[in-house]
Amino acid sequence: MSNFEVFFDYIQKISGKLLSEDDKQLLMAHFKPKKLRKRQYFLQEGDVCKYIGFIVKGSARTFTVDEKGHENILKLSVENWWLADFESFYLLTPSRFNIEALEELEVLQSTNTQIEEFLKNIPAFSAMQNVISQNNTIATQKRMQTAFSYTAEERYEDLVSNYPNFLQRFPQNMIASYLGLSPETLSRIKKNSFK
Amino acid sequence: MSNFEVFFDYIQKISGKLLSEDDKQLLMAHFKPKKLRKRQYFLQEGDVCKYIGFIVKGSARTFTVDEKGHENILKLSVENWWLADFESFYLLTPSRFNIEALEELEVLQSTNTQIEEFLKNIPAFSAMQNVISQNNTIATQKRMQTAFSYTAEERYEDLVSNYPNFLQRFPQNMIASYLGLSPETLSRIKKNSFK
DNA sequence: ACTTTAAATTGACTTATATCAAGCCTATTT
DNA sequence: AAATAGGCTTGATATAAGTCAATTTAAAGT
Repeated sequence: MSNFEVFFDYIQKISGKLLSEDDKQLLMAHFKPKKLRKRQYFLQEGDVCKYIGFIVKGSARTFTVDEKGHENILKLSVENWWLADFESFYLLTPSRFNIEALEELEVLQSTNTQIEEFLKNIPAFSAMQNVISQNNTIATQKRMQTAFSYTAEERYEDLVSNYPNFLQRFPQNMIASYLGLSPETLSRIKKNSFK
Repeated sequence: MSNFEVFFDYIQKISGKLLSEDDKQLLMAHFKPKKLRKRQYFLQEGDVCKYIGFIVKGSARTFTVDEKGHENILKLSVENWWLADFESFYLLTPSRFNIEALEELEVLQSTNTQIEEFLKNIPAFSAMQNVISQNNTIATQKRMQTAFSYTAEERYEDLVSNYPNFLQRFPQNMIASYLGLSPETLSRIKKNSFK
């Protein structure tokens, strides 16, 4: 299946609506395939996030770097997720985040102004947006709750049951950072959880 | 200004679109005013969140209670905010949250099925939803970041500069819980920040 | 296959924040 | 005005997680 076939499938499935041939032509005209090698940046801190990307293959991390040079991962993104700093993308303000490919990454990307067009002209696209923002609202609500009311160990267990594939796919220090833990602490948690 | 005038103003302002007379009639027909006294519940843990409420006056907190009986505040809501557990509201699943009035509370409330109707039939309403979910995405992204990468003191400073009115409006133990802190810790932070 | 580099583990120690307990205000109720 | 309760503060102590440093293991590059 080609990149665009994957993409169309995704839109139709999540929106519950079909894309017409015209819709598909419009999307193909304005979503550009882009490849990033491992460690390349999709977005650098300080830049405006001009592009939003749909991940066809690979993975990425969204992170900040604090004064002490500590990296803090906010999001791990894989296939069929959207990649962007939405604040920067919507408001056209400089981003505080970095987005970096963790594996060879293939995205279909487009711009803010184009997205506005798609939302106006493609019913399935705007239906998709509604579903995504619902899902997103739910997911962030959950993540907030785990962040605040769970212990480190509970947050790890939660990840194990919700995203078991992340454990194989990403190095442990990335997982630790995503959970808001030091690598040492995560290592100890894993050790204890075997008992 | 009546409750509905406040509501219509809000929709028009945030969506950037005008409401027709028909739109207004439709909204008035299906949003019901509801008053709650201080301490009354808008939603109880275990129930499905059947209503979404637009806050016209007053405030509320969304919180969980853990096994040890500790309350954990996830959200503090005031005028012109929407009140609901969106997960439960959208998916019709039992909620893990409680929502309680902190002050005398006036909302305009409606149901899931009605909201679907508004989204279909009132352009300003669906434009509003897009803006809100954008804002929401941005806000939760920020809150996640502060939760993980800021110290207790930084989180407090952040609140002071972003929502200074919360400090007057809500008791300090609620603020502490919202920041993910014990009341004692917040008390000590305030003391130190005067030096 | 060998070398180099990066990631994971382990132990000793430090720090931030929570917990427990007591006392003190400041309201509200009677 | 006295009484009660809820919220705030303070001190002493406990605990979870972080930091630093050394070592082992695994992965990547030549």
